[in-house]
Amino acid sequence: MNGLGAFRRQLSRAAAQVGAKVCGAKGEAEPFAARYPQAMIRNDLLAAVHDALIELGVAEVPSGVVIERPARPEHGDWSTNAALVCSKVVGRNPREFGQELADLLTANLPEHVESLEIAGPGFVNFRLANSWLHDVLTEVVGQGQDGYARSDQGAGTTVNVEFVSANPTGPLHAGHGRWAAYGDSLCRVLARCGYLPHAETYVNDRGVQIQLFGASLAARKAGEGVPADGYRGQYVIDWAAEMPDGVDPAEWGVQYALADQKAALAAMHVSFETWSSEKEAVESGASESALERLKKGGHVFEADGAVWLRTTTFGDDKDRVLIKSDGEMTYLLPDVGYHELKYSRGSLIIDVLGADHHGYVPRMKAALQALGHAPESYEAIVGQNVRLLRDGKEVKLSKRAGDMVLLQELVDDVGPDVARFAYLMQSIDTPLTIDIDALQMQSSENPVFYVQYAHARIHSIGKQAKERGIQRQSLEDANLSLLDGKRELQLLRELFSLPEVLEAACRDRAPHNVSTWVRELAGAFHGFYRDCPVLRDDVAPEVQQARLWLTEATRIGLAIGLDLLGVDAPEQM
RNA sequence: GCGCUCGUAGCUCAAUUGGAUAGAGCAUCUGAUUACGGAUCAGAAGGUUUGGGGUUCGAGUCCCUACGAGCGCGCCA
Repeated sequence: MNGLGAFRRQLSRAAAQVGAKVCGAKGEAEPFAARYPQAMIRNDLLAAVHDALIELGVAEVPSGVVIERPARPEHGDWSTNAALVCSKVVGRNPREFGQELADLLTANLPEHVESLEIAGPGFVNFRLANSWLHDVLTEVVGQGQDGYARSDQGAGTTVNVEFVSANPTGPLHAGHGRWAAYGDSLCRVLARCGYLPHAETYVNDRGVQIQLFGASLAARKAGEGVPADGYRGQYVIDWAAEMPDGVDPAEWGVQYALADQKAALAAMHVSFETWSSEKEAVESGASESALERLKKGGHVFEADGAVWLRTTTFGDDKDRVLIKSDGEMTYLLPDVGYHELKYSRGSLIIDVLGADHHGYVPRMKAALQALGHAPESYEAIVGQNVRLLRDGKEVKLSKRAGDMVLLQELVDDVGPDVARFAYLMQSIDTPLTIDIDALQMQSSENPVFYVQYAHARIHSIGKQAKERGIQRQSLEDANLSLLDGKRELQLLRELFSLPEVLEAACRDRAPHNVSTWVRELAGAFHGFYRDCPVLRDDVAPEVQQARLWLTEATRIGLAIGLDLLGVDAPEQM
């Protein structure tokens, strides 16, 4: 299915190029064809391969035929698996068939292609003239930091992204930082891809836990032990000492906790457009109206003195209680009402949750479907939890444990950039281990500095150039064909791939792709910097100009990547 | 017991969603600077992708199975 989609996309790009109307690809956004002329290379190649296959007797080209960038440079700039995919259809040995395909294509080389060959099990590899990469530079500089690698994939879809949503019964710990960094970066990625994200966090400021928290504060203020199942953390004692007389401990405590959480998030450079109060949502009647609609839909029943939602209709493994036999609502009902409210702030609802909440997803999904929402309008992203190491041993992240590590503490120690990069470096699907000592002690070799250093170096070149009276002349006058060194071309390849990386990061909700990319770009730049002097006296002025432009393009790429991660792009370290 | 998510170099993780010889960083070892910032670069070493089956031109990726890990399984939130 993916293969078919990809094929259609590629086809429609090819078709768009020759001005043809694409049928059967309804609703598929085509950002690259419109915005990234250099992506046309792929369209040309695909169209050429397609034609050649038909000429070779392939009646219907299978959907799996793609043009892709080989992992290894020796395999050329682009390659196609056409012979492998088609060999069965035509009943031929892939290698033989591939040879015919290669011969046919060689007889009529597509534009920009210098040579092509068959390799491995039957891949056809294309080698292109460097000029296609020089076009990338023009593209990056022309579109600029604002325009390059920006797509309209989201087509203005409003999307509500809820993340962090920690109970206001204590400070945020280092585990919450993962969701803060992830959610914030995801919003940036979505925004760059044409979505209109709305960052939101939910405050569970009512219910049993809040009462317990208030009781714990009151007890500590009175110098007593906390009630059974109360909050035992040291912070409760500290906070209680600041609590004035005559206030409602629960209310005061919630406000205190919220202020504390906001401060920690601000230190991480994370902010929300909406802090949504459960209490206010309930008072607004959202829960009742949701319940009414569920009843009307025939999804509600009573049993054992409680009110139930028949979530099993929509695939949950058991039905769920909405109102307990004591008349109190469970957590679910207000949350359903709250999600209903969120649809006014986004047509797509994304919840970023920790692994400990994954069991909750089917019932929410079911409830929203029962309310008539399309299943695909709700998306739960379940991330793996964070493991924290300090002094080589694991620190448990529990409000009750005394050795908890606060998010604020972590950010104070290593700064927001190091923290964010550490959180964003790996897939949300894998458990994240954060070694606090390593973050601090290796700070000079931390990957985030590696990337930031590249950006600072570029700025330094600019400063040097100014001091020496060297100015960048217009791009049209630059002879970019002089950029033909291994380092220079590698840098351009990296820049070329950003739109694809971004598209993948958006589609897969995986900002860590950007982290990986930005490190690669920085690596390519450091190599270039080492081997390709820009301002040195023995560099010919023409080369100097071309390299200055390459440097500028790299700066743009780094700035875009770091911005997507919410990490600062410093001019000096 | 059932369910979900996973298992990749000594460690932390990637892998263009099924592609070619599985790549980076850290740690280890060896080199590079009268140079635009050495917070850098080049090289070496490190692997039966947890084990076993299957699907096909082709599997780290998909299916089955065993083992191992984390997390869920409430009229808690």
